[in-house]
Formats: sequence, structure tokens, C-alpha cells
Amino acid sequence: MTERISDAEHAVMEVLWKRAPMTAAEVADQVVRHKDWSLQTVKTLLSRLAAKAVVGTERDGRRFLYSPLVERDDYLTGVSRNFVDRLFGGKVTPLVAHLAEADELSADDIREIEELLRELKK
Amino acid sequence: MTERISDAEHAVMEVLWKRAPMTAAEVADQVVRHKDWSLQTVKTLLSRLAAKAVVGTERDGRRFLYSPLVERDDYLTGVSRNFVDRLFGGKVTPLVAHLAEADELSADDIREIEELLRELKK
DNA sequence: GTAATGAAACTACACGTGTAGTCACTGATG
DNA sequence: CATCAGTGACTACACGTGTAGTTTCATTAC
Repeated sequence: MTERISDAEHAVMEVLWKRAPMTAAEVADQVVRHKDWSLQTVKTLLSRLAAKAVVGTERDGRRFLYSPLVERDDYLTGVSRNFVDRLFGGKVTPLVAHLAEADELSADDIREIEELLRELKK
Repeated sequence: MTERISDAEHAVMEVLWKRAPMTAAEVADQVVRHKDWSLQTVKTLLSRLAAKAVVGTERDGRRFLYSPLVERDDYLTGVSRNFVDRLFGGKVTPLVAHLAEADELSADDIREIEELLRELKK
């Protein structure tokens, strides 16, 4: 069971998944481009992620370097499965059907997905 | 902005979406088939949902009848969009691609989705 | 060596959520 | 009429989360 990652923590993870290892200050610099948080907030989130062993720390002199210990792909798989399970009875088709009905799928999207599925069958 | 519905509240809503209006006791009877909750817990959740105007109440003598005020479809659309936005940059294709790579899509699923997309293009 | 700086660690605090317990009221029953 | 059973209302309480402020410790600059 992968540890739960909250929304705010997820924003931090996205930064670390793009590049790692990074110092807290570097992470904060990146995060602040999207979220209006203070450095302290980002540090707190990093600590919580470290406490949950979702990121690892490595001492670099007087500061830490942080790196993800969980792969982005694995995380996405976990939450996606959970999402599809809870809301669509575990089946992907109803999810796609729903998005389509709600007009969340453009004609381009449909073409893209068809192409993707064609590839998958090979 | 539709009011946020928590996980536990969602379980209650699923019951009400299947049949409504229902009394608190009836809802609890159904919910308890899946969740190991007390009647009081279900009542609390109903109250919170009513406070958020996600369910409506109608007096029936000394008790209440509860009905959803939010359509299941609208709710699903909201959370799905939110989910796809946050995790897949708002694009559905990467979501499908991800599920496929993670082997969450069976050959049958793929056929179903292809069929669905064919229908959509008409 | 003392002061300033920068980093992590610790503390804070309100709000949402999961999960109930208890109270008060109102009809029904004997 | 006195009691009981069912119901909603109110209260509780711990834990997670968002969002920091404060403290402490080590290093760097004078």
C-alpha cells in the first residue's frame, strides 16, 4: 500500500519528478511558480513526504538533497486505479463514455485515443 | 463550484442516487451492506450533505425523506475533470495511455472502448 | 571570536473528515 | 397519562491537511 500523498504534497512531488535531487530551496523556487506558498510551507511538505518515505534525503553539507522514492508512474497507476474503482466500478469504458457524454472529449481526442488503441493491439 | 463531497459522503450519495427519496434508516440499511458504519454515522453524513445542499430534505411526519440535489452525472463530470486536470494535464489520452501501460486495460476493454468511440463519431 | 545568515527541526492552529455518542422531542402504546 | 421507541439535533474527538511562525544549530564573514 503506497502511502497517501495529499494534494499539496503532490504539487511538490511533481517538481521532484521533473528533476532530482534538489535542495528544499530549489524545490520551493519551482513550486512557487504555480502555488503561492512560502518557503516554510514547502519545507513542511518535504518533511512530511520524507517522514512517509515518499521522498528520500541525502545530506549535502549543512542541507539536504531530496529525491523521490516513489515513481511517478507507480503513483499515477495507484490513484488512477483507485479513482476508476471508486467511481466507475473499476471499468475504464464507463469513464471514457462519461467523459465523452460530458463533451470532455474533442474530435481530436477521439482520434488520438483510437490511434493509441490501435498501437496497443500490436 | 459544486460543493465538495468527501469519500464517506460519496458512499451515502451512491445509495441515494440508486433510489430516492429515502429515510435515514433506509439509507443506512443500504450503506451498511458495503460499509461497517453505525446508523448515527450515516445520519451525520446525511446532515452534512443536507447542510451543503447536496441532498434535499422533505418532512414526512416526524422524520425526513432525503433526495439528491446533485445529479450523479454532474458529480462524476466534476471529479473526473478535476482528476484529469490535476494528474494528466487535462488530457484524456495520457490517462488512457497510462492505464494501458499499467496493464489495467484488457483486450476486451480495448475493444469496448473502440466500439464506443466508433459510435461517438456518428 | 562574534555576528549574521541560512537550513532543518519543532511548534502552531484552524478546518475537514471519519466515526460516533448523547440529548431532546414526538408519536405510539398500554 | 406514563413510558418507550424512533428520529433529528447537537456534541465529541482524533487525525490529516494547508499553511505557516519560531527555535536552534552550524557556517561564513568580518
